[in-house]
Amino acid sequence: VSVLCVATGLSIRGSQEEDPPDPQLMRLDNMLLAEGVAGPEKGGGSAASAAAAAAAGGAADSSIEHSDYRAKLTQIRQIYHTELEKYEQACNEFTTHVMNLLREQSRTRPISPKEIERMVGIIHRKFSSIQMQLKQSTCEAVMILRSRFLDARRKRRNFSKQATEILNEYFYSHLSNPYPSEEAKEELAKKCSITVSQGVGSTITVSQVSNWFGNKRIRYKKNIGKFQEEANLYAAKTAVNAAHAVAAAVQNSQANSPTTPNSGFQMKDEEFQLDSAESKNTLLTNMFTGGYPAPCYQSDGRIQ
DNA sequence: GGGCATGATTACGG
DNA sequence: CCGTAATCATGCCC
Repeated sequence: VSVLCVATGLSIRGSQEEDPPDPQLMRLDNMLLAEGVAGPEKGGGSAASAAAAAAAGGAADSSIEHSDYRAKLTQIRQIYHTELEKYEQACNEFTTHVMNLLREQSRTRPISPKEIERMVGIIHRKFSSIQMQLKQSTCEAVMILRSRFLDARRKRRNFSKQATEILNEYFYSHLSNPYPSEEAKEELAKKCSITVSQGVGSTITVSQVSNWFGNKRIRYKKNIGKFQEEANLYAAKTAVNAAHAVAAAVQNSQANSPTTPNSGFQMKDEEFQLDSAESKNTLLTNMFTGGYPAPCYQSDGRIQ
């Protein structure tokens, strides 16, 4: 009986503290702890993963795919824990099994406590090496997850259709001055995130909006022709929106003549002549006089 | 797999 | 810091 006690006693600490605290194992343990895989359940886990996310990249703005990341992380953690438990249990069972065998043998030959201890030691070493493997592969999984989801270094996911719709709508309705203010960017970011929220949970940040507009401006400017169709589409769309919004105000639309020239958009510090409201109005009058939406674009993308 | 679209990053200028 | 321009790396469609 006392032998069993020794066995279980060893099994409890056998896994964690080999007398020389293996540096490799320590490293793995630390990492698992830091990533929130090992350690306390839900609460601590999310906090730890949040910390990990913050450490991984640009603090607040790497909350981009947080929920996704977290889901996968908890999955990993669950697997890790059940496996760990399984090993623990198997180790105990195996130990008692060996103990029983030894006890049986002790009837036919003398067995020293030393030998028993040695046996137990072997078993535990074996199992802890298996555990180590588990920890190693768990670490690997976490690393892969990390690099896949929130490593700062580029990992690109296209915005949702709706998000690009919203951004394009803004871009083309402010074509003459497509430089959203900070507040406007915030609003756009919010709008994009909201309309996307039921999907994969991707959220769009202000800096992403800035990136988007940066890319859009340069690419639009570089090849206006390529974007003509798109421009028409969104101009028409905003015109329709405007039509609904300001239908009552049509009466004084006679004020502006449809001859205002305007070239694409001007580079930054220049004044913009054609305000979005104005452009909407001309489009509006076009709609009402000419019938179908499409405003007139010239070959270089000018509006009227 | 090639090729284009696209989001992110980098280098540089105000 | 905000912008542009170039570039990178990935997504996506053929």
